[in-house]
Amino acid sequence: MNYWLLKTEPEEWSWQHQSKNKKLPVAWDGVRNFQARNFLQKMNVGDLCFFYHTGSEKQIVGVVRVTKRAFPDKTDKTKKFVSIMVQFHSDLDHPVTLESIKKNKQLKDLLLLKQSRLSVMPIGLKCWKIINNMGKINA
DNA sequence: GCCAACGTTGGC
DNA sequence: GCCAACGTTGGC
Repeated sequence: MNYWLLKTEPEEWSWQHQSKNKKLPVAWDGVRNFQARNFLQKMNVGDLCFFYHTGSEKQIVGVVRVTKRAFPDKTDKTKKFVSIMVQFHSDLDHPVTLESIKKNKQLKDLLLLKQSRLSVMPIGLKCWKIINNMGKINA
């Protein structure tokens, strides 16, 4: 089991959309970056992903679970990129902000901080647990 | 294969 | 709105 972080602009696709129907898997598509794509291809069914809002929010607001491995992205005419399917897993009653992640020295090596433009990234188990604690969840 | 020019993302 | 960081494109 591996852990990840998925970024989205809430204006495009928000946690409100994602968590509206908790039993409905939704395609995570539109990724147009090869590094991000390579991470998508490594995801397995059951892996968990933090759901991060960029833009004016800049915080982790939920957790989703991968329900389908990578398949061709229907929105990509070049056929180079892939999608996965994700489904609601849990809410964060206490969103974990980018600011608080930056303040935690144990999280200083997160790709979220090192590569701000990357939209799909792995999260090590240790960091996953730390952020779970910060969000007061146990995903 | 290099690199200049340009485009995009996302934090500030 | 700006700009740093990164990615892509195309001329050579």
